[in-house]
Amino acid sequence: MLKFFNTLSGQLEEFRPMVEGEAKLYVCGPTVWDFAHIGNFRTMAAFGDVLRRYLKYRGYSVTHVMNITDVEDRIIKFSAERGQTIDEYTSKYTEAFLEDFDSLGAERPEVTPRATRHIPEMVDIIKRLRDSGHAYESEGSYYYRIGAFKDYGKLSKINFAGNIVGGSERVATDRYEKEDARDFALWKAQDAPDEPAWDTEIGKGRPGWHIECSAMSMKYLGETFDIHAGGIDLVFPHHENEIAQSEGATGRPFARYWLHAEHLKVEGESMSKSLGNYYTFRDLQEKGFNPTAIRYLLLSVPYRKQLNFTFEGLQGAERTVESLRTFRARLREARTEPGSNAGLKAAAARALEEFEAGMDDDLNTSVALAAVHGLRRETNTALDSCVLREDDRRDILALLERFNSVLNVFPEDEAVLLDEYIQRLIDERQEARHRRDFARADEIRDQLAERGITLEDTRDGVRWKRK
RNA sequence: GCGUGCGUAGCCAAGAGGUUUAAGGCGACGGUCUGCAAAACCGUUAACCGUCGGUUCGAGUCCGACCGCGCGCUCCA
Repeated sequence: MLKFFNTLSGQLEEFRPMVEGEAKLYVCGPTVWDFAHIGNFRTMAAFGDVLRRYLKYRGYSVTHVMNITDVEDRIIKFSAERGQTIDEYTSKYTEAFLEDFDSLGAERPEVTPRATRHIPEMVDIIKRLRDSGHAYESEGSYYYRIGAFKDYGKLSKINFAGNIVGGSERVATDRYEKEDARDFALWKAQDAPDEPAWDTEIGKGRPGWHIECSAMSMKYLGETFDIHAGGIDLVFPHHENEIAQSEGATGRPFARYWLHAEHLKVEGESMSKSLGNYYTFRDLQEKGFNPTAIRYLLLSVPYRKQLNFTFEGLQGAERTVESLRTFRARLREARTEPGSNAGLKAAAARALEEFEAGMDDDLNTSVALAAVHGLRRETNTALDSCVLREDDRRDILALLERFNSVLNVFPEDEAVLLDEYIQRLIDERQEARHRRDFARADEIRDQLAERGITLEDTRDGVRWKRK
């Protein structure tokens, strides 16, 4: 039974979608003001992707939406500084994000809508909120009237009495005119003539931060949908405000399950530019790390636990992922006798059971990966002692594909073709070995090593890999 | 300051009252296999589960205090 920890109830709950067999999923996506960092990818490309993939694994037909926020104060500032339009500025980072997302082995969501392409939908919600008394206009801007939404705070359980007044200096210095300090902007009036703005029924301006997610999620998934996910920092105010906007406008429940991914730390500290431990995916790639290893590391800890990202850990993930690749390659190449082995059949069944029990338990990827490793070890042992049979080989390969349809941590084998010269050297070395001319064979192996090719002599022939 | 979460072997970590004499991965050391390697496997290594106190027949697991770290308190994945 698939269970999720729902922030709304504060409890582990069985997942029951609104419509049998269908799962409607919204994951908060990136603000494309800069290259995304590994923390963003932990949430969107690791957690969000595994959530999507496991729902599919469990037989749901998934509609997954991930927004691209392409209008926001930083974007406005930086695009102006460069003399670019918002679209010119954000297209570079949007493309980079999606490239990195793909590189990390994440499946593209069904819809990746951009905020700037949904202004009319946002205006429509603001009008409904205004007409129902949930919003008011002030100096051309629109604000949400928190006092008009009795459930405000139900997601974050925020205690306004205790901390909001004393905790934030900004409330007092807010330049906008609001009825109540807690009210938040739905629509910001254009301040200066050169400031980007949309000319709409409610005036010339730009959307507030939260309204885009209400507009785009409801447009693509319906007024009530199943799962809304994102980083834990979004619980308040972003998701709390989304609920207020959406439920205020429709009078219906918004998302039913709220899932929040914990942040990662780097070497035990918060990741920040000032500490010099702020890494984008591209930074790690430039350092030579394999995207699959990065994915593995991001997945190796359950999403509701803080993950301590370290380079030692990443190096370990490189080794682990390489051993998974070798394992699958070895199994694919193995020549086996017909029949099956009862011990392996049981091992495979056990691995499947552990994998599903782990994943069902709020996506415990640590347990799921342990199941994969257990099967890897038992299968390798069987291969070593030649007791693996043809049915086992076929069944375990199929099982690995099932696991991998969720985890996607087995790196694909690289292009099989070697250039002719290298292939000739490999062949020549094999001949030398048959002649027992090991000096020549080792000479060739060293030569290939210099070209970054490592050889492994196996029972089933020679295998090579790029270092 | 208020709220919230976390602190498990050299590193990353699962586990949340009794088959735990604490999963899994990485590392280190020894061995098997190999012409030698590589890969793989086997074995060893290594945790009084942050500290102190409490509840309980029994506590990494519950409660309290303290120390350290993360997150939120309307910029943030």
